[in-house]
Amino acid sequence: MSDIKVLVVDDEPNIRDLLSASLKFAGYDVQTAINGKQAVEAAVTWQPEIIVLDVMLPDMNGFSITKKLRSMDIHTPVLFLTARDETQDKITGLTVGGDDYVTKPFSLDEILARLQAILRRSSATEAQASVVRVGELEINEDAHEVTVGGTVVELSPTEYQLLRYLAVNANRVLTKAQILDHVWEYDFNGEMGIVESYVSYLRKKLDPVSSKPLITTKRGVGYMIKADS
Amino acid sequence: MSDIKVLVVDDEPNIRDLLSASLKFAGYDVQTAINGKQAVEAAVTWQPEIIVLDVMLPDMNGFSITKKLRSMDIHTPVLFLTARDETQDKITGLTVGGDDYVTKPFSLDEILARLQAILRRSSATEAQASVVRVGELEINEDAHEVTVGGTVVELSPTEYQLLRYLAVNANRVLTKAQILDHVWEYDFNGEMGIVESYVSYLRKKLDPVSSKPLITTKRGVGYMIKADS
DNA sequence: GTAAGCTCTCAGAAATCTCCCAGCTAACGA
DNA sequence: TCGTTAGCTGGGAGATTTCTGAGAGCTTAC
Repeated sequence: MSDIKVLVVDDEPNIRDLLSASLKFAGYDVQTAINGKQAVEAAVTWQPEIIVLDVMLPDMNGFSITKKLRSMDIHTPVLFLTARDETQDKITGLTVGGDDYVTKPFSLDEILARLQAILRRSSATEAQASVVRVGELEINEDAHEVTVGGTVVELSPTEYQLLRYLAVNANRVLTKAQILDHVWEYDFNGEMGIVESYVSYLRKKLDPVSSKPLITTKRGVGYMIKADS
Repeated sequence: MSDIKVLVVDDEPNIRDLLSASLKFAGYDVQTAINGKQAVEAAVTWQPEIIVLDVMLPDMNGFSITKKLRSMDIHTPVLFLTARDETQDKITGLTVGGDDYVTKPFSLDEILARLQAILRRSSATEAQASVVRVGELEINEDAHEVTVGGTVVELSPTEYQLLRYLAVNANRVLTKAQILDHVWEYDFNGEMGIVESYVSYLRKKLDPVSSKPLITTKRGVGYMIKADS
């Protein structure tokens, strides 16, 4: 798990560093490229398991790059990064095979989740649905569905992401700053109060169906989901 | 299932890569050829179970190729790719025996469905009718017929394809981009709003005969058909 | 040649979500 | 016990996403 090779391709240094740092922290082996030429080169020589690729690069667009790679018989799956207002035809045709895409600005948790989804699908082991389980709580990532003790709970996208982040890091206190960095888009510049709000929303939806409160507040530190003991 | 050999023959790199990538992802063992000479060679030496063959190639047309293969006593079934304006008798002349054809531009789901149909017919052993079942919904792929709780529902071609794609991937959220890439023709250049429209059409036809809504919207993510639980 | 059906676009309506604010409550330290 | 501070939550404005009806342009069927 700790030596999966990811190639990050983006011409914006900010994004590149952000992705590089957090993917490394998540345990991946990361290399970066700043344009299409470098990307193709690195894909050939370094042979990454997966490529995170900005669709708009100075020299080539993502489509040309994948085309080039495929024609060289390199079938590394690709996670595309696209601007939200990218014209449709630049996006269509991208999610063929195991590929996927996320729109900028993204949240780090989103990237990590998609990356894992692609890797899970492309690894030969026909794994069953990926489910995160903590006590009564169950998060089915394929169906994007959350159940508590068997009861389905409807969540908004942000609520889902927040719960997922807490559940994946069960038994570990997460500060509001960490939560903001992982769950919210990287260009979000609001206050941490929003985390409090969303924790409140989650509790209002989850606790009525749960036998005991799910999310614990660690005053002065942050929040945590405690696994059964 | 995972080692069925498919030979893809097309001179356009785009189409070749598109088919190669999605057939591989669907679990087939794929090799490609870019002209008639290569195709015949690969058919002889590699012995694929099925050939996806562009009718118009630089050196030979599909008719010559199949003729050549048959004369060498190679009876691999063929799925022809033809331009839409190909004369009809030219096409019908080709699709003798277990063969079939699709017109360019095609949708990926179409190709996969036809491929499976041919393979199902050619392997005498697996005589099971191909029926997709999800709860009350039943899609008979041979008859191209959809029933909900026993009641037949008439669908347009696009509606059928969309429903099929959703049903085959039951319990998994599909994004509008994925749906567009699989159900619509590869050169479709429109907006994702069309997916919303067709989901709306499907609901209008299906829900009146269904005991509960079939297609679930996952806001901010996509659509899903949920199997009974 | 006409009717019918299909695909696709568009735009307004409806539903839902995000985020902020402000007053309130609970926890902690002295 | 009281004051202070961190956290909780209802309310609501504005933005975003989704739904759906109407209609134009094509193709197919009769």
